[in-house]
Formats: sequence, C-alpha cells, structure tokens
Amino acid sequence: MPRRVGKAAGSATSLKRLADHLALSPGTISVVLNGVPRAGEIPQKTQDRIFAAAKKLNYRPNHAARTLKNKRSYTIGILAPEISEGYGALLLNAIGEYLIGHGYFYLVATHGRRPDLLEEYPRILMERSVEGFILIDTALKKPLPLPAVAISGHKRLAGLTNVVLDHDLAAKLAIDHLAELGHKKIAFMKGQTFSSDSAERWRSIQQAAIRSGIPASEDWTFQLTKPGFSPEVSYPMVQQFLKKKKDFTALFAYNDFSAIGAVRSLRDAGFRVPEDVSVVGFDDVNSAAYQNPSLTTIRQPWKKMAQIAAKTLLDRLNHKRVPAEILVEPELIVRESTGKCKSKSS
Amino acid sequence: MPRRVGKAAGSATSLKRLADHLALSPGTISVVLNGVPRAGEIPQKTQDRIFAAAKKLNYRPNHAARTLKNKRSYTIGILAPEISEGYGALLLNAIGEYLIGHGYFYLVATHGRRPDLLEEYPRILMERSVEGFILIDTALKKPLPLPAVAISGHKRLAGLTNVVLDHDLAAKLAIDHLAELGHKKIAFMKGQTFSSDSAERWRSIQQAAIRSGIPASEDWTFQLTKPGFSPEVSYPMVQQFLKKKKDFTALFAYNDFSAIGAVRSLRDAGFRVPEDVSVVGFDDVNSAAYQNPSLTTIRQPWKKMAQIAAKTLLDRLNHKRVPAEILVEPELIVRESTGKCKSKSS
DNA sequence: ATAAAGTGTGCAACCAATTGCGCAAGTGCG
DNA sequence: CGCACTTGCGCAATTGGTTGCACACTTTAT
Repeated sequence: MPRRVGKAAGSATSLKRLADHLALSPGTISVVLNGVPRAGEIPQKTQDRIFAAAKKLNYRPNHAARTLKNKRSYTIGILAPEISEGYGALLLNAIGEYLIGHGYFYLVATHGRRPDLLEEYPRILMERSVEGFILIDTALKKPLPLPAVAISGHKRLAGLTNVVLDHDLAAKLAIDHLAELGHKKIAFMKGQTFSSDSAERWRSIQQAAIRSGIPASEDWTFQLTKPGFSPEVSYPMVQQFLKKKKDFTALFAYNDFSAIGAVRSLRDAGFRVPEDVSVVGFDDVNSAAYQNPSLTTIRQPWKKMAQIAAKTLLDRLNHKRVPAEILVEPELIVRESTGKCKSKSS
Repeated sequence: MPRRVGKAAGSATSLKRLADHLALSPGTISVVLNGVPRAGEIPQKTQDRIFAAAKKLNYRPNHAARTLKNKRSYTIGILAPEISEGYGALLLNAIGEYLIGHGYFYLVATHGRRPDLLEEYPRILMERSVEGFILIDTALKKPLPLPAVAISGHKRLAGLTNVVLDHDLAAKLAIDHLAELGHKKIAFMKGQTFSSDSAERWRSIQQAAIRSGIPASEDWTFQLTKPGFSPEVSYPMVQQFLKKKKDFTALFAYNDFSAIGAVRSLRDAGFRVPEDVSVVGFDDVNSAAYQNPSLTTIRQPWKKMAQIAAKTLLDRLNHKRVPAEILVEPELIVRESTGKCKSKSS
C-alpha cells in the first residue's frame, strides 16, 4: 500500500519523494538514473517507470548533497584583480562560456591586489569546494593546494600552468613596424609594477629595441602607477613625461586604454597623432578600431587564451598531463594611429 | 580509550575529526563554534579548548554540508546576456564586491539572450541552491520561484524588484541640452529590440521631443539590430541611415559604444563632429571622456545601481520588505562631441 | 528434492554539519 | 538520606544522494 505524498509538502522533488511515489528504494532509483554498470541488473520495465516518474515529478538532484558525497563540485574559482572594462571582462566571458559548456560553473573573487584578500579568497573558495582555480593577472606568492591555470602569470609554481603571450614576438612586431616607418626615437610606457605582464614585456621590448638599434633606456621610458584599465591611468603620466622629453616620434603604450589616454594627452599638448607622434596600443579591445584615429595595436588572442586556460584546467581535473607553460602568439593590427616618421632629425 | 586518528587520513579537518581530537561530541563543538544560545550552558574552559583546537587544526566547516542542512547557500545567481566591455562588466564588478563584502558569492550564467538558455540556466542555478537572482539586461517571460532584482528590467513580475534609470529625465537632459545649442533636427538611434532599455527609453525620448517641439518620427530614427556592446553595432547602421537622411545636426545614440561607432561613421562620410553633427552618448563608460572628440553623454550611476540591486536582494532574503521599483537619476556630462548648431536652416 | 547459480531489490552506512531530546552527573532543599 | 531541580554534554536523527553488501526469489542442474 503506497503512502500518498501530498504535493504541497516541501518544494523540490527529492530522491526519497520519488522513491515513495514509485514504492522503490532511493538506492535503486539512484542506480538507474545515474546509469552505473549495475543498472543493467534492473529490469527494463522498472527502469522505464523510474525515468517516467523522474520526468513527471521534475526531479532534480540536489547539488549540495552530490558535492558532499562525491567530493566533486563542478565549480571553478576565478581570481582576478577586478572585472574591468576591456581585457579582463572579455577573458571572463570566454572562460565562463567554456566552463558552462562543459558542465562547470565558476565563482569569481575580485581581490583588487590586496595581499590580505589574496590570502583569504582562495581559502574561502576552497571551503566552497571549488575544484581548481583560474587566475587572471594575479600573482601568487605560494602555490595553491589545487590545480590552477594562470593567464598572464609568469612565475613557475607547483601545480600551476601559465598561459602567456609571446612577448618577444609582440615587442618585435611593434618595434619592427615602427622602425619600418622610420621611427628611431620611441617612448615606452611600462605597465604598473603589480601588473603581471609588466616585467616580462619590458624585458622583451628592451631586447627587440637593441636588435633594431633603438634606444630603450630610462630616458625613453615612463611607468604607469595607478591601478585600473582606464585612460585616466595614462593621461597624467604622459603629461608628466612630456615635461622632460619631447623629441620622440612614437609611443608604445602598455595597453589600448592607456594608448587612448596617451593620444588624448598628446593632442592636448599640441601633438598630432599620427603626424607628429605614432602610437601603438596593446590588446585590441573592441573599441580600438573605432578610436579617432583608430589604434594600431598588438592583438592578444584573448578568446583563445581563455579557452586554453579553461580547457587546460579541466584536463588537469580529469587527470590528464598538462604543460607548465603554454605560449600564444600576438598579431600586429595596423590602423591609423601610426604613420611614417616625418621628423628630419631621425 | 580515545581512538587515535592519523593526521594523514583525509585532508581537511572535519567536525568529527575535531571531536575525536578533543574527545567531545561533534554536536557540542558545533554548538560552541556557532555560538547558539545553548552554548552558554557549556563551561568556559571547554569552550576555550574547542576554540583553541579549531584554530590549531585549522578547522573550516564544509560549505556543501552546511548548505544541505541549513538550506542556505549564501550564493546568488547572476543572469546576463554576456560579460562585455563597458557597462555590464562595471555592474558585475560592483555587484560582486557588494555581495562578497556581505558574505555572499555568486554564480554567473551568460545566456546570450537565447530563449532555451534563459529557461535552462535559472533552473541549473537553482539546483545549485542559489538563494536569489540578479538580472542584468535580461527580460524574463515567467516569474522566477526565488527573489530577484533586475537592473534595467521594465516588466513587473511577482517577486521581482526593478532597478531602473529615470529615462524621462535622461531624455529631457539630452534633448534640452541639444535644444539649447540650437539643434532642431535630431536623429535618434533606437536600441536593439531585445535590449531591455530600448522601449522605455524610446518612449521617454518621444515625450521629451514633443515637449521641445522636436520631431521624433520614423524619419528621424533608425534602430540597432546586431547584439553586443561594440562600435561595430552602430557603424553600418549610421552609414545606412545617411543614405536616406543627411540634414540632421545632432544624433542621440543608444549608448557610448554605439556613439563611438557613429562618430566614426559620420567622419568617414565627411561630417565633422561636433561642427556638423553633435553626438550624445549614453552610460559614460570609462573611455568616453578620452574619445576624440570626448563624448557628451548621459551618465548612468552604474555603481549605485549595482549596489542598490545587491542590497535590495539581500534585504529580501532577510525578509525585509522591498519596493517593486527603484528609480535612479542620470546626469548629463557635457564634453566635446556636442556644440552649437551652425546650420542656417535650423 | 536439493544445491548451485543467477537475478533483482533494498537496507544501511556514509559524506559533514546541525539540533532536539534526554541521559547523567551535581547541587540544593526538606 | 532522598527527592527534585539544574547544569553539562552527547546521542541520534536529519538533510539528499550514493554505494557496498546482503537478502530474497527464481531458474537451472543434478
């Protein structure tokens, strides 16, 4: 005599409710619905009944219970300094799509580079049983106790795969382009010290510059300090730089937003872009093509990087071997912000 | 005779392990650590021992087990069409910071406006025991069975709070500004039909236009169709519009990125901005101030909207009463892309 | 008829945390 | 000296899903 279970009781359909409804045990139902090998031992007729009832009662397994028992949460932790306009958002979007497409969700924690939060958030995410981490522009001091993939990380740590841009190639593309246009006096904008690409990129730029016989000393250099991805970050720094040096004919910016700020700053100081100064950006954000002038820039294949990062992490979670570093190639996109060098002295 | 538990067994410290270590029952420890009223009945000495051991063994309660038992996950589901450059990313960032600051995390699902995903993702998020939803630019057909707050939603649904911009004021600010500059022939860009602000904004624009004696008929209007937040979305539409109408002296764009695309398109067609055509944007994204010309725009207080949305949802989860609609005020930011109307005919 | 083999099913333990109930001491009062 | 009351604390059930193992029942072989 099957007990009658009121539909009003509780809300979601649990395994037990289904079991009562079918006059079977929760165990049997679990076996059938999960299709484990042993399910073959259960008669087709019973299996059909189970599937039908599950559909009818709209049964959805409780994720927390599953996580607890199976020790798999199908959840990834993402650590980023912030979700900004530009690069970071595009990465996050592509990472998210890949993960959701493969049955995973993600928790994002934005730490703003605060050391205390960089300690705390990975811990909290692990309490929430994330299975691994993806780091965006985030430098860790200690290795994490879980598999991790870093985009634009440069430190080799145990259990960490770095997905990095080929900065040597990027620097070469930009500098060769400017050199071909006749530029010899190039100003370089260094990224903020805390930005994880800054050091690597600067090293590559110096090497490429030497090879092309272009000076890249302190004189030709200034550094961003304010955090963030906004033209505000570079505008005042360019103004300041112009006070000590005016005879450069090209500028290689740290990213597109700082290039936009630089263009503005140069124009406000009376320089035309590209007639007086050529400007090269970095990243190729969506609006780069629609600036005035449109930006010549080094395109980071951010979508590819995001997919590689997500795929690599899932591979590791499924016990595949993955490399410690994966290099991706940038591309030069020539637009209007660079032009022939017209200065006679150069 | 207490069992000896090797520290090698398992990884994280569970309540039971702590209990074995202390030779107490898990229940007692739970009572003390959670500070429920009954904890007062347990002697201070025992409590001190418990706290000390918890710290020493680095005890962290398992979130999945808590969620299962307490039916509270401290997790919010966020539904957005995409995480784009611009507006959406800024909102997400501010929402995330508020939530994390209040002990909540969030799962993001980007649905790309696909109807099947708009059905599926809320369900999956609910399986993952989210306690409520925040919707960004997402139109629902059915009410959700959980508390929800929509940013830029305009449909009244049960259990839903809408955080919306005062579009009447926004339209008035933009049109009054253009009218004061002498513009009478204004072209209007309508948002994509699926964008949740489009209809509301267009209605407000029409009203404001009538009051100012400015025509806002079909003739003066064109509509975006491609999805996304990129200048690409508007560039070809402006080109097309220019084929049928050329005598407007101002353009009110749907957002900053479409304004950027429009400026570009106008210039490519031989119009100077703002000398021949003034352009007003919407949103005031970070780079708007650094365009050339810098964009006059209607600033959405996105940070405030994000915080209000997050706060309102948490209030509802804590059984406070909240309004069905919350209006926030935009602000006119005058920059270089608008100027005096010089056309004689107007 | 009886054992062996084979088939279908469900009990109970487990995961980790929480909580009602009640056991077992200790204290006070008559 | 005994009864009642308080205090301190632990047992066991609960949450929902998964899984090892045992049990029952049927079929086949001897």
